[in-house]
Amino acid sequence: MGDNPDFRPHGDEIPGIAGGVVSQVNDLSYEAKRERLEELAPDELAEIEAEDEADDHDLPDLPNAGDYDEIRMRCAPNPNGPWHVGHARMPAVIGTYRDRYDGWFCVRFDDTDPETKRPDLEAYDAILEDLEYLGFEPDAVYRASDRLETYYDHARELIELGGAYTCSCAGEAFSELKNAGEPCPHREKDTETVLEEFEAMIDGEYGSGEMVLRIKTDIEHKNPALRDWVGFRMIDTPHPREDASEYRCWPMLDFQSGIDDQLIGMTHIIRGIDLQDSAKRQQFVYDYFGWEYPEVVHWGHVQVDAYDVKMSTSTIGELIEDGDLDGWDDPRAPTLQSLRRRGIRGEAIVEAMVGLGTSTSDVDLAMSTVYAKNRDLIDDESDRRFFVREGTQLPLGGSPPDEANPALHPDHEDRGVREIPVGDAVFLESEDLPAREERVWLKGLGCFQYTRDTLQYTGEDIDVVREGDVDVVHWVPAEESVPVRMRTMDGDVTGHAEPGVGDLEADELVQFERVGFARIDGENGDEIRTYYAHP
RNA sequence: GCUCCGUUGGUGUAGUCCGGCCAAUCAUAUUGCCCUCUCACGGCAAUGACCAGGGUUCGAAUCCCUGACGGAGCACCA
Repeated sequence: MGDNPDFRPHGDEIPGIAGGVVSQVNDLSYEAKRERLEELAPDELAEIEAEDEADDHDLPDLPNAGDYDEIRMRCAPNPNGPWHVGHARMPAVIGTYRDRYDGWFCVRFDDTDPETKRPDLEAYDAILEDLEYLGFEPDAVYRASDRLETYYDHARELIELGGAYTCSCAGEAFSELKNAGEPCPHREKDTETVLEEFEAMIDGEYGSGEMVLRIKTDIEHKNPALRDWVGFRMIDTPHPREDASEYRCWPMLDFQSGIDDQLIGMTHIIRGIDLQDSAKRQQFVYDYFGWEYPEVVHWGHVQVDAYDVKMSTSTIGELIEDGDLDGWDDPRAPTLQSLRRRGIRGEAIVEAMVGLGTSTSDVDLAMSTVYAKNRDLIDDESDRRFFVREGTQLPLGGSPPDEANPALHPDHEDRGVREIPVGDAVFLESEDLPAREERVWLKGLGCFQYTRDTLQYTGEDIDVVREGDVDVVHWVPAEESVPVRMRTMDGDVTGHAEPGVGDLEADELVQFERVGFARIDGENGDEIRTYYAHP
């Protein structure tokens, strides 16, 4: 109608006419439609089919991706502990982009605060292990605390360019001036003095809080967050890494990260909305140096449902400290180590994270999504086993078979069957106890009737189940079963598993029938320890 | 207070740039049916969303304005 304004007055009639044609077309088969379209508009057909291919991607294209020879990204964690689930988002997304664009990514530990965000020496390796669990290997690994001299050199250069000044204002006093849009008296110091004082900072001649190096931006900038921000400050506490323990003058994130992103050659930066202003702050430094700022994508915060524990490295650390959690891999902890121990594949987490996309609004990750992805990955390979939680023991009567032989996997007969000796009594879950005189089918064994406190073997065949009269339940022999402790997000569950479970290796995944998937963890005395994954 | 940003079903997401192909995609969730010696897997079906109000237009999820709600920054944290 844009092309034919004459039709406009008849706009109301269009749906009636077009609707008929549309339904006619919809009645055609896919092949017929494609054929007809090829006759009428081969160009558009090609376009549609090209789009279909592009739609395979879960993530949007990176901004201006085509302008760069190589897409280069970084994951810049603060090494203050092992990763929680939310941390998986960064490697999941940049790793996926790296694969798509045949790009590059590094891990850069932004460990430039030895005091308030004091690095944990074990966290450096723990994080790299978490990354490996997720299925990624970084192309390079850096530690900011190795690169102080580089930051100092750039600070000196920036001072020469008139882009920074040393300032001894108390934080609060400066804040007041800043909010009023007024410069502090140190702003107009000459370059020589600034250089001298900055060297004194590097030499550790000031104590914490006595002197900072400010980046000169625009003291009247309408956004107060961008006015003359701190680039370097003094910290008395030595860095925990021995190689960096002598330094007292530390760069702030915005300076350090801004310099590194340029030197390491980032083309794209993905980060949280809490760092929305970082690019704008760093832009001032980039302008002084004549650098081009990388493309930036901001995303919102991730919440994960299903956990009582707050998803924060420091909170989890405190709970472990207090003994409320057994460690970083406690099944109740929202950490990657915990998911790993439960038998959840890193790949499932990555897929779920990629599915969240990169929107700037806050998002909730439903653990059920991770579980669904994981079930897809492990269902086929996980053998079936019986595990009875907190069972009730019942004697058997009526001469049932000596051995039961349920399949290891319903879809893979070739894997064979389990050999479960039956004995004189079984455990059933209390919820599965039949009412008096009712029948129940013990899976892989046969039909029983609950009479006079015993399960009486009836000898009926499977048709009673097929006809829908009898429920099928799982069970274990009372005599030869193995004690099992299953650790779950809601606490430990104990019970008994069929004897074969005692022979499984650690790390094997099983599906306890009608209970859920679990990972075999190890033995503890005569008890088998397992971790529950999900239904 | 100042400054940014956002809002599509229970959850996540596509579509928004460039208005019509959107009575809105896909996944997950929930429910029902089928399959089944598991409540797994698989198959089928149902449920369910454009924050609100104005405006522009023949036509608005899409553009404009106002409002509501939510988030972020204004640190010598990252």
